[in-house]
Amino acid sequence: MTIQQRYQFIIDYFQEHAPNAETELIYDNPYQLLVAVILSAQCTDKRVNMTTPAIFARYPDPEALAKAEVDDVFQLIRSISYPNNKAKHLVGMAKMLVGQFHGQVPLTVDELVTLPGVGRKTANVITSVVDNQPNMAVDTHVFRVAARIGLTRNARTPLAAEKQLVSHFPEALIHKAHHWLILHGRYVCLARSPKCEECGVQPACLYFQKQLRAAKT
DNA sequence: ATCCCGAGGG
DNA sequence: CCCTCTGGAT
Repeated sequence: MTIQQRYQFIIDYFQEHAPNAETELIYDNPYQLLVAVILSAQCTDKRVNMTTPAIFARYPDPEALAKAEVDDVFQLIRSISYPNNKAKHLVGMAKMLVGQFHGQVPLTVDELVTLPGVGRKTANVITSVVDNQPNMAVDTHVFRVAARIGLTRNARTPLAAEKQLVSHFPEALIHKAHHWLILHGRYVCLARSPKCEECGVQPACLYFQKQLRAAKT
């Protein structure tokens, strides 16, 4: 199977099995999504969604969050991973939105990554979800799953993987493919012990083919 | 014990 | 490149 055929298999498979893959984060506007994505690092979306309503109620916009005491924000998010860092990042991020971006969330990756707490992965999520830009956020799931299947070759960094994925997936499907690979990584292609025996991607997966050959000898 | 849709700093 | 941050669910 060529790499193009592998991509096509993945597209066909997930179009059929997960046609509506989307983020589970709850938000109403770019500012809320930005807050939610910053909080989501090393944390389940469900837990993020449990804390964001209180944050959005108390700090409805960047102006309000910019004036917040870091410790007050900390109290609101203390049940989430890394509450100290994230509280600091959220307030710093809001201050920069007000000071540098007229209180609006910028919608370019280059501008977004200048915000505290916002790295390339977060910037790609925001621009693709909010503005439908053909950007691929590569987190640990996407990185691992893409490498195993063979959608990326010799990609040693998330950025290298991102470029390969973006160049192979049709532009209109990049956003969806991100969620496909995350879902697959979360429920089937687990980090430690992938559930290959129940995986529908087997025919297109280099990792599975390799296991198969190893078992025969 | 191990895992969750990372980012910043050394 | 490595380390740290750090809480809750399973």
